[in-house]
Amino acid sequence: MPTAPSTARATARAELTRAILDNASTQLAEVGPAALSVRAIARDLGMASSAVYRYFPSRDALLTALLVEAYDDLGAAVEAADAGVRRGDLRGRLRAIARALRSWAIAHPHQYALAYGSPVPGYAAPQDTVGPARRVPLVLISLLGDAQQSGRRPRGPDRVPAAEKAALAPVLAFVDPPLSPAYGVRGLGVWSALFGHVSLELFGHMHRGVLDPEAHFAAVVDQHAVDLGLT
Amino acid sequence: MPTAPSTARATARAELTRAILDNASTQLAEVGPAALSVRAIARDLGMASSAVYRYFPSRDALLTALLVEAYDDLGAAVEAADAGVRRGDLRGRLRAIARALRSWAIAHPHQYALAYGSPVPGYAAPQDTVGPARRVPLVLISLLGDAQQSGRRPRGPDRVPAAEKAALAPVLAFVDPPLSPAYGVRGLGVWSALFGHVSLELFGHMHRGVLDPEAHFAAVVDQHAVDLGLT
DNA sequence: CAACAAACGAGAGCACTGCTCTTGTTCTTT
DNA sequence: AAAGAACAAGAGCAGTGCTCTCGTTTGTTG
Repeated sequence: MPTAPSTARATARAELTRAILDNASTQLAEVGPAALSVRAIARDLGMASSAVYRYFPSRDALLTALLVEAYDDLGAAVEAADAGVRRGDLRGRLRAIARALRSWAIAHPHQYALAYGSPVPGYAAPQDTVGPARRVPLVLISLLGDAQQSGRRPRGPDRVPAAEKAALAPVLAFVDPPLSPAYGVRGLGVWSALFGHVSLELFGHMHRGVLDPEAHFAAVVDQHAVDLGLT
Repeated sequence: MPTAPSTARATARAELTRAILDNASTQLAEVGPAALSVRAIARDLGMASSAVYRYFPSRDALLTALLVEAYDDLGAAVEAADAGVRRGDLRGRLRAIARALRSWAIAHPHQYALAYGSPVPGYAAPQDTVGPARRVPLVLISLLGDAQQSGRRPRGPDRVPAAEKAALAPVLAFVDPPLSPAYGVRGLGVWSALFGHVSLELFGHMHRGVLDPEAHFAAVVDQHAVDLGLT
């Protein structure tokens, strides 16, 4: 980010880029990623569709920008939820994090689908998405780090195979001091379970078997807190 | 399914329907659901694109047929895996089921994305998809039913809130005698965790933190077996 | 200040999509 | 054998992402 060059053209460009992004975000929220149309955005903004390409080289680039926005928005929501709970109340923090994730997903289903649904085949996440994408996992890992620091241990696994220890190396090192392999297994398991629940619920796989997904989610999260030794 | 009327036209129709579906399936496997093109299928089959609409009223209808196919294929794979293990070896069965799910998803990423990725907004699953979609959950529930019958109990939750008990009513009744609420909570949690892992892995959210997803998956599944009291 | 160059907006156009309608043919049934 | 339904093909419509060209505006440089 260069510090606003303040030439009329540069500010106009920044404003129009923002306007396009805002309009795209609105359209995304309404019709979803698949139906997002560059031409429709241009029409909304009263400009030629070709002009949009001066600001975003392709529809994919626009979607990538929206993806970053989604990751950041969700990340901020989860971080805020975690920050709203007393540090020592580990179960309360997990509950808050999980609730924030699910609430955000329900409030922004299309953004969630963009971020965690099926990507377009062959889509390689550009470098500028990995930072924002890491925010939610980082909150979770920090929580586990705090739990470990306060002497807690997960309820199993008692022994972690060497292959698995090596496999988890990167994620264990996200926090200092590094997470124990047992917390790594459990933590990633909880991460998968949380996103799995939200995806299954949001994508319509749960409504036939579970009448009250919110109550069920709460029950599962509490069980995770027990499994993680947070209680 | 009417028993083959054997008129030349009827058999021709059946054959062409099958040919379209096969071609669509191939194309789906290659380019994914988003890029599936009715016109491309017609070109491949040497017919006018309008002719395809005599067999499938819309692209959505074709995708629905492919969706049923995917559910059935995955369901069959999981059922076969479960059937290949001695009934009493509950942990072995869970391992086999989980492995079959993940293997199938990796072998058929686009089919998996069609079934468990983000649906097109407003897509209401037609009635003929719910049967096939239920096959995997049913295998899992049957396994838990067997575990319960043999006197096992999950490691928590010890108490299930009334709201949650009511919420799970439908899924508990899928098997006879009905599943205990505790097994319901745990079972759905495992279901979410399995699909959550596969989705996160397949959609590219795991490769930066986990070097060997297979080893990690195995470790998580084994922990689930413990949590479910299968060991 | 003048000249050059870069950035820009608009419009036409290409190749593609899903889908509909019409026209002429083929097969089934009465 | 006649009537009617099913069918294949083609043209056409409305929409898409994206590119190219052509004037115009803006910023930088001699």
